[in-house]
Amino acid sequence: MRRHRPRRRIVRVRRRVGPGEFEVRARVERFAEPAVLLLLRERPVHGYELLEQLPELTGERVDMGNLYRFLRVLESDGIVRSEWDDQAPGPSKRVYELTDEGRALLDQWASALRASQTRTEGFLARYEERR
Amino acid sequence: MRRHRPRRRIVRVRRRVGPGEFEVRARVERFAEPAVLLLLRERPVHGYELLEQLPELTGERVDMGNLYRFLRVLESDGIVRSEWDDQAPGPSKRVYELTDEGRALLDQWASALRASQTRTEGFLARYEERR
DNA sequence: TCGTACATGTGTGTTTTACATGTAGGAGCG
DNA sequence: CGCTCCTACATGTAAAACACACATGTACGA
Repeated sequence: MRRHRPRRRIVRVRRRVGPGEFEVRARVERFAEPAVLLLLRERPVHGYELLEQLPELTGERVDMGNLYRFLRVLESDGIVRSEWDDQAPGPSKRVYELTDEGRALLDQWASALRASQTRTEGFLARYEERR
Repeated sequence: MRRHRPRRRIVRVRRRVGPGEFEVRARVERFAEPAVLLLLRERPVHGYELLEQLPELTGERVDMGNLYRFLRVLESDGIVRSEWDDQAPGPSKRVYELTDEGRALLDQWASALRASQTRTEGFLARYEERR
């Protein structure tokens, strides 16, 4: 059952915008995960709030659908834990908080990101070497 | 026509290796592209040689199949240009060199990678802020 | 009552990555 | 020669990650 019509899209890491002109996005794979974990470590937050705060960390908008789906996966993996908040005004919110496992995972991400920084630094140094 | 039997695989960015223990790989999306371009800027190289030299830049082995496929895409996009070398001993090699467009693309990658460095630095600073 | 903001989701196509396999030439050895 | 190993290039394909479209409902103010 097809509900959606196919669309023309341009979703690429690299994209030619003119002769000898390219638009390149260098992004860390799955960067949304550590970003979410970091925000949650600071305080419990619900999905919609994450959606608003994430771009500050990631540099670009995060896909809404994937974020909500992703949070459920994190919960089923024991990384976060959630409960409904019906008290606050407006629609009910599912508020997430980090588990101990989540904190450990964040630490792993941090060290992996540092390693990635070192590699990229090496790349850039070699790039500058003989431009 | 299915030629390969399906296999159980665990290929993930995040992987639990124990209670509270995770293995995380933080990698820049499509990092192989700038790495190839950088090596090619230094001198013309053939695929198999790239395969050996890339890990030094990327920090991990690069998939062979994807690399060869990827080089053909780069060529059809005008980023690199290749010709066969039958002179050297051993099997013929397809030797690649960068085009001007390729050089421009490399420059774009470098600046995108710097931007990514800045974002990740911001993340890590915020992470350290209140550990 | 209609529009808009908040809030949480599902459906599905596209791109990227991981892994398996195919083909072929040359080198060394019994 | 027959055999195996290494070099070199390439294709097949499934899973993972990502992008985009759409569904559903609350609440509030014009």
